[in-house]
Amino acid sequence: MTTADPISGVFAALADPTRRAILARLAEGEATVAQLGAPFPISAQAISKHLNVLERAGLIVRTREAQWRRVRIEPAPLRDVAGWVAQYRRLWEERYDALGGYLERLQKEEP
Amino acid sequence: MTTADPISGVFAALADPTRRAILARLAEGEATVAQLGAPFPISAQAISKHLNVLERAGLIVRTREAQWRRVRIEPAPLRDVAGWVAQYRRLWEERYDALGGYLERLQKEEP
DNA sequence: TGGCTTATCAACCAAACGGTTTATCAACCG
DNA sequence: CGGTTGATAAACCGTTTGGTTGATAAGCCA
Repeated sequence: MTTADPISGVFAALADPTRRAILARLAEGEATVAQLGAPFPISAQAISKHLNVLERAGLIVRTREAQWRRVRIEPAPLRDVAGWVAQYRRLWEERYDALGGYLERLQKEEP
Repeated sequence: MTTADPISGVFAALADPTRRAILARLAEGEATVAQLGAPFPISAQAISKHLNVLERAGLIVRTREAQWRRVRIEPAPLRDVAGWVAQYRRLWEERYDALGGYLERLQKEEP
């Protein structure tokens, strides 16, 4: 993900099961970094890096609170993802019956 | 994206603007590799690699046809992505009015 | 047949990724 | 105060990624 465009960063952030699991946990409510890391067999530093990725993608917000950081999910980028993928909805909803099949065949013979 | 789980591969495939543009083109109909590559200032080999990524993610199908390859979009994984992100829909639709605000406050004071 | 076109394979390279270990910082607590 | 806890930063390491160039395969056409 070398690019700067925002949605690429969101997709890249979501392309990791650990980060998706963190988001799933955060969907149930805020948590500290230690709480988020508990289920995973990796170091706290690695969790911190995952949180950096999620934060840069705009998917979470970290707020300092005494010696802890509270982490909160930020769903706006997911709304953007839903919007992007909705562009393709008709493709997977398309019926391969009379009309659909006809259009398909039409297109195939075009060139 | 070292993991083998399918949706990670889909997200990773979508995390690149060139590949998303290729999908956008394919949403309008099948195309050859050369046609797909034309808009981009990169080599045909690089396009071929992008197609490999999309194919491994299940987002396209390539079929040989004389000396050309016809490339077709395969929308099923996008349906899966839509399903995944729909889990979070209530979060971005949540109203911050009486009820929503109350639940939020409740959660914050919990510990 | 030989040559052209279309597409892929293979080897290589620099940059990014996901993890580690070590060091540091900030805030509570005894 | 000093020690402990929670979290991050920095440096490092092996693998993956996105691109390149060069070689190769498959099929058309003159």
